[in-house]
Amino acid sequence: MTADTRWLDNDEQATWRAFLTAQRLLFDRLERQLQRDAGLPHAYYEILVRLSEAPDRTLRMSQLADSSLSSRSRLSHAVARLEAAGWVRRRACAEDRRGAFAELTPEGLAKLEEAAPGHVEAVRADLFDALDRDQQRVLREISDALVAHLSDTAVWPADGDGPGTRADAG
Amino acid sequence: MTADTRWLDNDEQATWRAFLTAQRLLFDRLERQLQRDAGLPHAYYEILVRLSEAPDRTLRMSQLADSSLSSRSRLSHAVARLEAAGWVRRRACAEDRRGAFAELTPEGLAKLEEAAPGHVEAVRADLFDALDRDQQRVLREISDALVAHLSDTAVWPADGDGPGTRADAG
DNA sequence: CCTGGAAAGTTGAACTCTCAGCGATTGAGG
DNA sequence: CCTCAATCGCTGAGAGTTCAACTTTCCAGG
Repeated sequence: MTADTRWLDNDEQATWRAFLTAQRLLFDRLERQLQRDAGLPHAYYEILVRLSEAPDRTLRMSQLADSSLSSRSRLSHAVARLEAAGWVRRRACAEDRRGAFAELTPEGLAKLEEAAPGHVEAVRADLFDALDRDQQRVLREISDALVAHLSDTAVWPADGDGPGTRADAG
Repeated sequence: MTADTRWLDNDEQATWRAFLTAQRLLFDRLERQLQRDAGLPHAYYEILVRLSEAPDRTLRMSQLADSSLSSRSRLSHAVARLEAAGWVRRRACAEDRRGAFAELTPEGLAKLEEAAPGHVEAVRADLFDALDRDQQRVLREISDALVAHLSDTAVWPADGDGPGTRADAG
């Protein structure tokens, strides 16, 4: 990187540590809630969500990896699990025979609809209930700025199995 | 939980997804940078930091677990690794013979000083460079509010091996 | 047509984390 | 002094992620 480190001043350090702590407390809780009440890691929950929102509840593995901010490898393992559980099914891809589709099964949709209320309630209770309207607005601005910034400055270490660069926030 | 789910409206959903995406892009990068350049997961890096800031570079395992927002179990495994690498040493505790101290070795301090510049540079480049002064200020306010909120509403699932409740942001 | 590089997806090993359970020690109450 | 619950820290098994390597397929260039 650079020769001289641009260290954090006291204010920045305090901000960074507060953010780090908040982020960890929040996501640890959400992860725990989902695991406890639905037996599902958040990453798997997100895969089900993305599939449920896709046309025909079907996506190419690559698109699914990109939209769920997951590496291809991670997704392969995850879909293997979800398929074993009967919540996702793999289908061959005719146009590109390297490819594969992942499709949400009815059982998968049911699982998602069972898990969603508890998760959403947790997000509201743990995040939104702590912030006023103004803070919520700025949180979104900050997040959008960060996503734009991090999508621009892409520096995946050389090779090609990192998370995709498509920053789908919709 | 409650009978009827308090679903997220469109604004809230957009905020939540933007935050989720930003958070993942950011921490994935930092994790990757640290792993690539120092061969260290961020959790381990944080353990070294906390120890380096403690009197005599020594902390009780419990305090170390609390201050690094780690479960006792996780910390045990982590310290075992760090000890094998020669960066941390365990010491017996005379006053409470159940207890144990973890002490940062000179090699551990050297490792930390070697890893710190790259990590700090990444935090600056990936986070602070994307935000103006106002956004940084509000990010801290939001984080403080969240930490306070999540420390109040403590709901660790029954038993006693969850992360500690001490929300050390200093 | 043939070749070589790129892309899609999978696999297995190594690693970290979680969870449940354990042994040892402490401290409060009888 | 004795009992018993709580605390401290550790351990092994199971699960998810990462990383590197691999196979198969596509496609651009000669």
